[in-house]
Amino acid sequence: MVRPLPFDPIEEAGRQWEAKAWDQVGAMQAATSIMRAQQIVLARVDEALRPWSLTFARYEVLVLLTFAKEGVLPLGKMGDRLMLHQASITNLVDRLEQQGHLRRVPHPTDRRTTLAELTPAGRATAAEATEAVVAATIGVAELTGRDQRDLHRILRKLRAGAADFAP
Amino acid sequence: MVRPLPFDPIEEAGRQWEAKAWDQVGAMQAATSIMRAQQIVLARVDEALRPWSLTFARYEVLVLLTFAKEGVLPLGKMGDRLMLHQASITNLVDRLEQQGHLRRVPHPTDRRTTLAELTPAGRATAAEATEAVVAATIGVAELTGRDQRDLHRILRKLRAGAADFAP
DNA sequence: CATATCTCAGATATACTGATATTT
DNA sequence: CAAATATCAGTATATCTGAGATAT
Repeated sequence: MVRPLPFDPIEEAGRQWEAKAWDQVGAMQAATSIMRAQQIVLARVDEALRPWSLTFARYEVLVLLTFAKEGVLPLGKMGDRLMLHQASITNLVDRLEQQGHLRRVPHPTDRRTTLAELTPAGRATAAEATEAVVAATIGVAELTGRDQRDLHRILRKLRAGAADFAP
Repeated sequence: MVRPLPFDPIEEAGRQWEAKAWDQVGAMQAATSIMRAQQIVLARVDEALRPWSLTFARYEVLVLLTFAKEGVLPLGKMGDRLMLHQASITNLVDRLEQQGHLRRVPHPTDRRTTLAELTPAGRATAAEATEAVVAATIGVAELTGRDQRDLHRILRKLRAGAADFAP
């Protein structure tokens, strides 16, 4: 974000798409807004996570474990939840294990399954990092509570349309 | 998106963050909604672009050129516009040049600058690909015109807060 | 035997840092 | 000489495909 643009690139794109029907322009502007907002939020969050040598992808895995009973989850479940391929989860868990944030433990009954278990260090890191992420997130999004709720509601609709979760 | 989750992961996260103040929860939910929506939209768009061996990143460069007078832009301007590092633009332009969608031409007066110029093939590809992207985008976002406008408006506020463009 | 789970090797893509060459 | 521009080498990361090992 070295140099802010002298114009809003999404308004500009809307003008360029003038030839198209309105619902097409609206959908493209909505999609582009999401992509660009994500780029901004991701950059800020990754920066906020740097003191812990975490990326957003790894932070998500960590947070997921803090949500779980006993801080334990099967790798496959985490993949489903984060919409990631098995191999991607293996990779992320490898790195978090190297960093000491979790360890792999065998599933007690299903020996195909590997569990990731949060370590005390991992739990502490997740808590600290979350404070930093919250601060970064609030800083970026100068949105009213109303805006946040509307955003959440609209994107929830979008996610529901894409079968992100059961209705 | 092999298996839809049996619950909304963002509502779930909101419950887990219960201990936090409301504005913190709202900001985190808003940010997480953006990240997850982007993941969904990106997957659909990348799939829609596969017939042309394009990724979203390269498609964006191409579209930017179609917006430009004569289909010509300096590499640096494209980096600013897409919030990308110089080296990233060099890489993307390399690939698009290999694919025959654009060519590098020297700047007429400033010999430091390289211009990317859309080829006729590149312009045709951009037009075709855009139809596919529009279709994919409208399909994902089952949003009313009102929703699209609200989304755009709210994310515009977020981008403005992050100095995405001059006020 | 079919399915599920994870891992690994290999490939591709994105995007950065830091250094360099050229030009203004 | 300072600033701007693009490139290159090297690195980190993420992500997938496809093959496999093991277990249910």
